[in-house]
Amino acid sequence: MSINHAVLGLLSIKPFSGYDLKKLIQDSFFMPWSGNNNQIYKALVELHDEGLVSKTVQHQESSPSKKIYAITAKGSAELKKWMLAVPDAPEFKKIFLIQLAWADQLDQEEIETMLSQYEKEIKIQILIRQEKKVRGSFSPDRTERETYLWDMIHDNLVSSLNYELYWIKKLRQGLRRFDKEDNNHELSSS
Amino acid sequence: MSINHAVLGLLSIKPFSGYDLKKLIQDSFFMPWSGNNNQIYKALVELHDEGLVSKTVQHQESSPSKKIYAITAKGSAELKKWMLAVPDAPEFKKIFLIQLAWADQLDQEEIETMLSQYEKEIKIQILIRQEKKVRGSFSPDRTERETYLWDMIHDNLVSSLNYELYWIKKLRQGLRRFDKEDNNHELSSS
DNA sequence: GGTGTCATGTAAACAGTTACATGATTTT
DNA sequence: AAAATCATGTAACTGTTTACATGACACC
Repeated sequence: MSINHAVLGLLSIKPFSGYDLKKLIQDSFFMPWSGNNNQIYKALVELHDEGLVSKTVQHQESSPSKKIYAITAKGSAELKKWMLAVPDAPEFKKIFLIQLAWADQLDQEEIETMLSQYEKEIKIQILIRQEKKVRGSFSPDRTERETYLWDMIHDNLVSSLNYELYWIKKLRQGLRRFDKEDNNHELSSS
Repeated sequence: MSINHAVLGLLSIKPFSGYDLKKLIQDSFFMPWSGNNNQIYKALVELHDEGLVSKTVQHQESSPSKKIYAITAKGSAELKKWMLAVPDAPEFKKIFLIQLAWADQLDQEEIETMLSQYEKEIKIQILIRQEKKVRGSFSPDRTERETYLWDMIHDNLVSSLNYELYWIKKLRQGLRRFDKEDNNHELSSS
């Protein structure tokens, strides 16, 4: 249930409403959730029940009333405990690799089509991350170290995608030797 | 619902029972599912309903009867169609990055502890992949190209993990400049 | 007058995991 | 005698997404 901890982490910066958190998660470049209502409001109820956050209702005329959540001392302790706990290994869900696993049933041009499409998809993802990095800078007064950590988090995700592009290139090159037209001459002469 | 297509892909090699498929998916180094009963048996029912696989019941004395599934012509066509469809972008779920995002609240030694634990976790994952690559070679008569593709799939996943190790090293190095003991002298003299 | 933002919440569906259940045979 | 393997299947739960629902205000 790491989304609860992610919400707790956001609230450790400053108090937010559910609606704020929803947008923060949607615009975040490193949180893997869509940030839909169901998750956020449920997480807040749970965190409140556990006493990890406090709730203040802000009535406003000509607008629905806001519920502002703030982290409690107990919440801060829980967040720290979670950070120091044994981390999960990263999870890669690369459905493309499964498509590729049976691709020997295809001819060279068809595989090339697959690779091109995958490449295009990756490039879109890189642009999205980069765009989100600009928009999703919600922590204003940062220490130098915090800025460095966030830059490295961004670097991690973009580099992972860039590695994917490099890997496609390598795969393309390696596949050339299976072309019907014998390209070995070309390869050895270059 | 890509697990259905993954099952279809496995059946494109040769016919299997549900139990066989379950173990193949569990031992696979590139399929991201646990391969539990619920998923496999449900997938097979669905594939059968759609006419993508055929079912043959094999009665055996002194053992429960087996249901052997084989891919149909319709199934082969569907598999090919799926392979040529627009691929999904890879999904990275790196909860560690979220833990790290709030780590400015910790001191240097505590962050170092986090990194060490993450490093350890990654190394375990690499060993698991490597181990699974040896066990999970279920396709016996391979073409040269298929062998190459599978090697590259394995390379992709292991390299992704190795990149994570490299990134940790880079992060550690970059964090040194925030140590209280001024290590800059050391850095500039080396 | 339609679309977008603010602000909350619920319902239904899909995806995925763990655990339960049975029963025979084989291995330790 | 206990544990693992073969072989099927179901139940309960967690996690996640999409869509529905309301209502006021602002912008084009």
